[in-house]
Amino acid sequence: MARLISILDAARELFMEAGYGGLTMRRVANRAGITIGNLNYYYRTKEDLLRDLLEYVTNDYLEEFERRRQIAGQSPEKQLLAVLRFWIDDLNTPETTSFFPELWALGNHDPYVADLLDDLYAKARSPLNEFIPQINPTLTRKEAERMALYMCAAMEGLTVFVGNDKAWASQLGDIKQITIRNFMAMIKNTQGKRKPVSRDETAKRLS
Amino acid sequence: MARLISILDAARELFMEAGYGGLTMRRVANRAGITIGNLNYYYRTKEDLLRDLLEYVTNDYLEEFERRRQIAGQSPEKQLLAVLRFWIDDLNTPETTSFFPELWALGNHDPYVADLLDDLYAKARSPLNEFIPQINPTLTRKEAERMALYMCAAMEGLTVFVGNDKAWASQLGDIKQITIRNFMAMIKNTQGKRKPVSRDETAKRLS
DNA sequence: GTCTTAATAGGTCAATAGTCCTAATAGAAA
DNA sequence: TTTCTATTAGGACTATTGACCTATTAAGAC
Repeated sequence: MARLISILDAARELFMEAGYGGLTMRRVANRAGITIGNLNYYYRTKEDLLRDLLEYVTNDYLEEFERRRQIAGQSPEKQLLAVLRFWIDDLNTPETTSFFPELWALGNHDPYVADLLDDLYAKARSPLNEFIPQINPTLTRKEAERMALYMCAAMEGLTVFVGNDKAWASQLGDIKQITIRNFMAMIKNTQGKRKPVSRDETAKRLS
Repeated sequence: MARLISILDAARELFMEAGYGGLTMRRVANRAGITIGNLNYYYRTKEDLLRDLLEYVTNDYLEEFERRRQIAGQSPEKQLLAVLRFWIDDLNTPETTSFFPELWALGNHDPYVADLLDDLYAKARSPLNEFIPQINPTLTRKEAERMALYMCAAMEGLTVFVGNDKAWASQLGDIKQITIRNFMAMIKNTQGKRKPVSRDETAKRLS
């Protein structure tokens, strides 16, 4: 088990540093301090290794997102703000900056990676789907989901410009501010199409 | 010359289909209908080919952007809307969807590609930098540039979600609508810090 | 008509890749 | 102790890659 972790850590580092093209079995083995033969014992093919690696890394993200979400007790707006701030701050980490573009590229040619990404983002978006309609109850479920999708995409797009060591990284703070301000204005100022639920209908549903 | 084009077209196709990892000299030669030896005559190294390929493709984009920008005579707002609509619609083309994520990934490990991207985006953003302050004159140059950067990043981020054949591609229309609506609201509703230029100062500057 | 040069084919080379195989070791189980 | 299984090393094999090299052709210049 400890060996598996050391292999996956080595693979993660290499993947971040040099991308999928730079990830070779030999280099992974070398960095993990084992021989190719031994690495082959744990992962018979490179694909096996890659899949384990991706789950390993994405699980880290999901756990962190889950942890952040649990900061409960506050208003939906404050909770949403906390999630957004964490999300955007995270764009500036070296891991996120180098890992995700690589995943997007892989996902274009590997359906397995594409599915993995869909899954990851669906889970990451779920707090948004939850809080947005609470903040603006006139929004239908669909409208809120569309907003969440837009917000998610917009934030991810920032990676390419204000991610770690990127050309505009120094402006991350300002960009973060206008992004969040913009999101909140959109949520609050959009007149949704949800019909207010009358007392009668509520009674019917409960019966 | 015609040969060069056929080589670059073959390379472009391969790069789109299989990414940088799938781009080999042999496959390019094969698809272009020539031998490796001959390809080697035109491009001594793979790197030479890649750089020419990237310029070839990005030039296409810039030319199209330039063409769109020239649709003048209208109000700044209408011109901006035209640019944004074109930009977002373009996200749905197979070329853009598969090409750009690959470039972002490459840019993380290759400074040449990183610079190329910075350049490309700077030029693509320039219409935004121009029109935004015209629509809202209270914005300083810096404020407008930040907005433009945010808008550019947000739109590019959409690629991963509503790009061609992506999971949410069917929602591109709706997402486009809320994106543009959101951008325009942000531009108009933001109170900038630019000091209004008095008539005296205007006179001074003109002298 | 000869010369020069661009274009093309075809083959070779060393390096590197992923995968596979076998033998040695170690430690737990019987 | 013996046996069995998990682990590790060390290599071997084959395919592919980028790169180089040489010979041949074709077309235009002089």
